[in-house]
Amino acid sequence: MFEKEFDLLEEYITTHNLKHSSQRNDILKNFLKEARHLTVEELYNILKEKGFNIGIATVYRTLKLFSEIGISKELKFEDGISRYESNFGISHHDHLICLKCGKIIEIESDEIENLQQKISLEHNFILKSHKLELYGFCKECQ
Amino acid sequence: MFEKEFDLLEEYITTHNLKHSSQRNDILKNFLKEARHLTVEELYNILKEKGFNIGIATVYRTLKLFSEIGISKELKFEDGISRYESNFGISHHDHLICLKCGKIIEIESDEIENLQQKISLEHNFILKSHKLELYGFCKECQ
DNA sequence: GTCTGTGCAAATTGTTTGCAACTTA
DNA sequence: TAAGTTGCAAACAATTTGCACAGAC
Repeated sequence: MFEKEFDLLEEYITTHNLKHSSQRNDILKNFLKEARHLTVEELYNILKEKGFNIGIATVYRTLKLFSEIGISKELKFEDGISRYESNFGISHHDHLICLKCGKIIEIESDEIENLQQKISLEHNFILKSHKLELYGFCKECQ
Repeated sequence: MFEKEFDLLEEYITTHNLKHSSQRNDILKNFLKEARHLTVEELYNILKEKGFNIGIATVYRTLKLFSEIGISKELKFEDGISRYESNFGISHHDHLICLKCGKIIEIESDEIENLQQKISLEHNFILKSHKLELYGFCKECQ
């Protein structure tokens, strides 16, 4: 399970002359197993509950590393807190965010992607990435 | 100049039993005069340079107040720092953000607005607000 | 043995808050 | 004079960093 992600980590460690550590493995495994869009603190607490003795600074450093590798992706919504979602092998998508229960729904839309390209072109802008967030109330919270 | 905004402030002060203050007037005047998308610190420094002795806490409180009134609007891009743009009488728009020079270009697109509505509907989601940011390189920075 | 990784606590950054002094109505 | 407003410094919260020690190679 999650071989691809562990392979990516392995490769990055090798090519960058880093060293292995049990903490990075434990964080990776649990990060992938748990819900998407976790904050550092949430992941840190999950690890603590499971009996891992990993400092929160390590979780910060490690999620940043994973994002550099491409295993995870950092998201920042309106509250300004960093969330991480697993990223490898997952195509680009945007987010609907419920203002009441905080639920996050992932959406994909080629139409929107195309429109964004079109708008960028119109402004002589070379588009590198984008962020679309829709805030409102989900089915359950209306 | 900026009568509408001062009227709005006036009205809000009256209807909410607040009091006038020279600081709020000075902040409002300079906020409207200066470039869009200012951070609190930028506005604070502008005021200081001009000889106003206004604490940064007051600038924070005042821009928050202006946003409540609808005079300004708070924006948060990837860096997590709050920026404010003048909002009154200005229709909704999104932003292109240059990754090199930091320039911010405002865009408006009915097509995108419509698509967002459509997507929200498809997910039984009641859309309240949204945020679209395109990151890339502007004409000058390519 | 050398160099990287970790945990802890301290530092940092943007922002908010408590409070005494001040201003407005 | 009774309220809201301000400036300052302290408090906060999320995140980063310095450092001594532990662990990998």
